Amino acid sequence: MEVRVRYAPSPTGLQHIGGIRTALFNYFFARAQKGKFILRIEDTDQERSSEESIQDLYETLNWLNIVPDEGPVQGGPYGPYIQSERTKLYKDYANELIEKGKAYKCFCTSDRLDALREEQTAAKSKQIGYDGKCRNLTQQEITALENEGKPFVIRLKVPKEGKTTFHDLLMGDITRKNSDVNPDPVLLKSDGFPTYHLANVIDDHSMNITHIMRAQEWIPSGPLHILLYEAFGWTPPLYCHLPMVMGKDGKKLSKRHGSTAVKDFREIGYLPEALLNYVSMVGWSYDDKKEFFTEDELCELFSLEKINKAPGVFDYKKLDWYNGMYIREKSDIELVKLLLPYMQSANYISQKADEEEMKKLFSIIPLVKERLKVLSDVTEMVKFLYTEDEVEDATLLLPKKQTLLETYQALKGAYEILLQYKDQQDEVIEEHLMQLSSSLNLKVNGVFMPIRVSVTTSSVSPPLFDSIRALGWDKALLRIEHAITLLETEVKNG
RNA sequence: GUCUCCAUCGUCUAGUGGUUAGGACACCGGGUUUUCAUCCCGGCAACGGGGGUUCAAUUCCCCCUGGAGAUGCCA
Repeated sequence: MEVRVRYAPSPTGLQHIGGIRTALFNYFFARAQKGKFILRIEDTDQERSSEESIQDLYETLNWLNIVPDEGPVQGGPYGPYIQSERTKLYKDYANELIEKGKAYKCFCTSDRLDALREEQTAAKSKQIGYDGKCRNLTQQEITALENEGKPFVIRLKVPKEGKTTFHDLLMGDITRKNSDVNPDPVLLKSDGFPTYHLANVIDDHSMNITHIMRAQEWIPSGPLHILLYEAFGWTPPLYCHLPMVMGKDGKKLSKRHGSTAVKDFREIGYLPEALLNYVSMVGWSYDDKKEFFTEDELCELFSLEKINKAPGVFDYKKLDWYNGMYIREKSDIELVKLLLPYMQSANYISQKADEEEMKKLFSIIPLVKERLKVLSDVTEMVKFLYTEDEVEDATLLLPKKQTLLETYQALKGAYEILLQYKDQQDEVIEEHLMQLSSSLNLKVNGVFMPIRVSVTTSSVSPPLFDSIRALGWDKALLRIEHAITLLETEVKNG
């Protein structure tokens, strides 16, 4: 039988790490099994669903190169894959359940439900939830309430006795007493939209989904869903509940841990292959050797058996490491393309990006390539090449444990050397600067650092001579002159 | 409160009824180097506790503890 899995997010916010991890695992599993990956949109929450979220979903999947076999974009053989366009189906099925005596209309107001829950919580009641008030309304009572135009929901009649078990491919059998399952959960809301439970079960069944891979937070709902399948007389699919993705504090990953929206990662300058690779390693591994996987490899090698049961912490630093590794694997030309948007948004390069600008960008790639953790780092790194900033604080020019006067002498001496030997090989210039440092009885760094800071306004920069060449000798020398003047003034002022 | 699930270095993990419990990130040292970074070398660091089963348990079972999730007209 062909494997059919789905990713079924609700568009109530930006796609985040946890969601995308679920999407990835489903996608890899489908590919590895030569099955189908289906994308379905569960926009049954009219309050929170938004078009923006749907666009973000498409953009994110596209960025990660996850292409659904069936789904909203391409359409599919089972009608629309957007739940808000399938409401009649859910309503019909809910009514079918009423006819079968498996569900009933409930006219309780939200206010009553809120008060009830509060009461139960305060009383530390054993079970918190609906008390079944409307479960046994007579037909006359129901008709009367309907004639009054009272809004209602449809609730499932959860059996009071017995227990329900489902098998999880990862966890094994999971059993709950029916009396512990959510008491008579709402299936159809008063606005005519289905709840997750109803829509999900109907769609998974009607779209012939074979494996449900979703986050472990759904485990407690498993028995409820089985009850629904049984009420309809359907065979449930196979379940595989994926370990959750947590933040450093062990709690469900959320904004307070840092960025969680894939869009943020994309904008900061994480490469899709790095994010995809790392996210796939949270909760899954291949062996104790291989840690770099292309999307194609994952599509081939992914297997359920290697999924970990325990939740995993999302490690931003490890993601950085992966990203740096992937950046360094890029060719200079690829990197130019990737970096260009960041240079443009910093206004270092014009929107039209003429040939000269591109040539300059290309020339500085080797300076930054092995220093980038994320693409957006580039602007700070090359700032000195694109702005006219100069050092304005003499103390910044001072290397550790070196006096003002020593630094002044060092930089002045260095300036002369640079002026004289600038057309020579790096080694020649370097040799002369080293001689200078020893003649002044300074550390090598005592000569190089002031130059570096003068030219780049930072004690951290790409290699000095490369930086100077990228800037141009004339400009560099002018900046050094400026720094010398600065030091000179300070020396005179004591 | 009740229910469900989980448990190897700080983190992601490999692994087995008998191993010096392996790797990666992070961290700390050292080397290369004019800074940073890259790169190379080295170090730190784990089977939560208690009972069983067994000749032998990190591994199998039970309890405890700890953590997480669920308890919505959100998903």
